[in-house]
Amino acid sequence: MVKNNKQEIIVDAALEVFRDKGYANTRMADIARRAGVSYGLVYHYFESKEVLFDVIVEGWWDRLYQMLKDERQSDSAFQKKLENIIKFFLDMYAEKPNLLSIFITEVSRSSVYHTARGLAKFRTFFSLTEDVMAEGQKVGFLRRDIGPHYLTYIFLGAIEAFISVMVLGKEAVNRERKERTINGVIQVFLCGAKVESNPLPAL
Amino acid sequence: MVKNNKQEIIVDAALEVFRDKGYANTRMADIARRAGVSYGLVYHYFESKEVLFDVIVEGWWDRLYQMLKDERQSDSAFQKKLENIIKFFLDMYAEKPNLLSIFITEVSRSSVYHTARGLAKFRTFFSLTEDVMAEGQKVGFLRRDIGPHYLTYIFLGAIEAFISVMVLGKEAVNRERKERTINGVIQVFLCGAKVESNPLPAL
DNA sequence: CCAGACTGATTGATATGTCAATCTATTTTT
DNA sequence: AAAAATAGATTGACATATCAATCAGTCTGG
Repeated sequence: MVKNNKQEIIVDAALEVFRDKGYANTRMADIARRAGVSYGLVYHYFESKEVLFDVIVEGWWDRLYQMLKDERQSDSAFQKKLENIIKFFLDMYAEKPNLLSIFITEVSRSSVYHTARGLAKFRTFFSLTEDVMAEGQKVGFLRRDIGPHYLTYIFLGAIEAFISVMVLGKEAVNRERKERTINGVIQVFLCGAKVESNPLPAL
Repeated sequence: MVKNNKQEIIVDAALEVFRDKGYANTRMADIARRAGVSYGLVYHYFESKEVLFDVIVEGWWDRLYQMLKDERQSDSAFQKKLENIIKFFLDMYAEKPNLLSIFITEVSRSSVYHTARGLAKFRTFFSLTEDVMAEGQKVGFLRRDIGPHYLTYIFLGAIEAFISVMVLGKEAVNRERKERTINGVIQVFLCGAKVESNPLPAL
């Protein structure tokens, strides 16, 4: 199956340009030029700039949801699930850096994406993660004195911070860095950052 | 003597419009209308839309840096410093929700802000926080087997996640929620999310 | 021969930044 | 104290540029 399908070429070009210049500063002419096709052909396949962008983002959400659903119903050890979630982001960044970059810079918190539909996507994302956290509490692995959505925020926030640093610095992930990142997030999220002997006074 | 000059009125109006519509979708005409001044007056005080935006963002960075420098040199207990950093974000959100919203949606990760100068601002932000973390390790409060910038990412990532949820949901912070959020972040960041009896197998 | 792939010039809407003119307040001159 | 001069605030129409989207037409494989 040869991949000289112009439609795919246009999507790939759009991924690059959207990452380089951001949605607002991307010209349809830029995408056509980078794809090596005429201006009009982009509109032949995608009715508007917004639709083209949505096609890309929708693909991201699909993968993310699928991964979270898989982890939710899998019967791996709980800690393994958390590791897999982190791994997903790091692997995806290695494999499709443009896609992750767009998610971080144009979707994750950008006002551009704050429609009702955009918000719903986020709620699903958080809700699926919260299911996993709630399960961790249920099986007695995670502490119950902190609400599952709090755990979700902290866990996802930490992951996003790492990915953001990579995206903004256009850094690469090798095997060793991936291990160290997963280990760091897991260690701190599960065991905490303070030395164990150190007691925590009440707030 | 009420300080009611038009310049401030324009900045306040810009804060509102930038938050509501995002930088890209904000028209200078919108700002003028919301401020109740003529279109031209905005340009009388601010030479361009970008300059107006920068004035706002610069003010944010100034406050943030000041707070971090204060905490770095203060001699409070280490945990208190972390609490104060979280508190800063929550108080600022309560006091200037528009400013925090713009930071999250238009600055924090938005490609709009990814100039060399923008990146430098972030490096300073992270670096100041890292100083605090390194001190926590030095005084023996934080574990040393995880690099200080890792601790920084996780800590700031968690805070940003909480603020983002408030911003996107336009939620309010009352005293009780503030306490609970600080407690949640501190508890998990310092002591971890797993139940204490649960041993952590090696990765 | 025709359906769908493909082209790129053209259009039309939109928004930035300019500018000449007017108004208002303060200071200077007579 | 009135008049004149000056500086700065304020106005909104407009010139200009920028793009998204359209469209009339050409090419090509089956």
